[in-house]
Amino acid sequence: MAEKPVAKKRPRADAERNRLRLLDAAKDAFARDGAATSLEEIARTAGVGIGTLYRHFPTRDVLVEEVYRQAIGQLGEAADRLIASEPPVEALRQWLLVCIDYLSTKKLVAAALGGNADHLYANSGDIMRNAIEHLVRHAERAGDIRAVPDPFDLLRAVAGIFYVAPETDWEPGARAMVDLLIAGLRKD
Amino acid sequence: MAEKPVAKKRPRADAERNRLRLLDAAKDAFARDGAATSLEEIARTAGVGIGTLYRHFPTRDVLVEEVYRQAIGQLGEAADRLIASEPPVEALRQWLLVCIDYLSTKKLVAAALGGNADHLYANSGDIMRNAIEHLVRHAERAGDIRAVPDPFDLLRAVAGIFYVAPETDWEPGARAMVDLLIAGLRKD
DNA sequence: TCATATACGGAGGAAGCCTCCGTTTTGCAA
DNA sequence: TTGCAAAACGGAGGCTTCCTCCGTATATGA
Repeated sequence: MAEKPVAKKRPRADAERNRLRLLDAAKDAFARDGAATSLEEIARTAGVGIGTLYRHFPTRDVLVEEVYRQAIGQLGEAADRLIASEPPVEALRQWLLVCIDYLSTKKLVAAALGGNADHLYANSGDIMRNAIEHLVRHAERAGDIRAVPDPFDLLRAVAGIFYVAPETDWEPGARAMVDLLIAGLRKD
Repeated sequence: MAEKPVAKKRPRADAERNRLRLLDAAKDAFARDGAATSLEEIARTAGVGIGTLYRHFPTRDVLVEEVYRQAIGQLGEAADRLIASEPPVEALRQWLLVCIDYLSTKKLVAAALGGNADHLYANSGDIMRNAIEHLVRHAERAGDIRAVPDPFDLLRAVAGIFYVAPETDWEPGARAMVDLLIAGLRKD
């Protein structure tokens, strides 16, 4: 009980194969249509039955989460890199811009921001939350910006510009918003 | 041709009655569940057939638009009132806070912000757009804030905080965001 | 090789969307 | 008042998606 039998069992080869196929198909579909794509369509594209999809990913959210874990991970790494290489406020600014890029190419980092995450997104959401938290606290400690009650809201505001109207040409507005937020954060 | 025959025709009594019933049911449903409620449910609540609903409101968007026209109108009036009674920047700040109240009670001013408005939301969207445009330009003219490329984005950011995660306790964050934005806008 | 735990996959019920069209109602005109 | 056409009603039905359940197929290790 102290040590669970790690790697309890290798999954069957077909299971692993189908899992990867599904993730692959899902990645494309989400990037194309956002998180609302038809799951049956994804299963069809992957060449497996809908039942198989649901066994591997019991809910839409689980699938989304899985697909974006990687991208979200990259965002987390970007935060570390920027903190190491840039002045604190600049690091924060650039990181938000990177997030905008991810939003536009992957469509749905936003999903990881959803707070209905009773249980899901625990992972991705935490990564994002930690990243922005780090960046903001770092800049606070440097004395460059005023205190921010909940740094996560910065992200929500930027993502929100996309989220409210994804069809429009939202990116310029989002970038302008980053500058505006940074301006508001700087100590006078 | 100069003057169209105004009030071309009084609608039939039953048509008018059902229309009102539908709007009433829709208002409740939207406030409860946001804009994604089932239209069949609304028709059922209103005690009319689904066909009747669709005749009166050919698309979901038309129905949403109609339901929120009144609320949006009030937001427009609030803008005028605040411009008249408050210093420019304060008017802007307070108006954004009023929008937050509306978001929380009516759920979906956000729908009026959607830019996919190829044709719809023309009305409500314009009202919101005009209101924030006025408020911002007014403050700009007074020399209190820096130039804002697209004032509408302010609204999108605030609404976005709600929109990204409506289930959470988003209001404090949204209010904080308003202050942050105002701080960013003020001239140093 | 063979037994069985594991995985597959699709049929099917529930729900929603929207259209179409036969039936009913209304209100104007005679 | 009565008749009747225009207007409105409303739900069946075709389509899509969601998700579950369970009979069938197969990988794996003894």
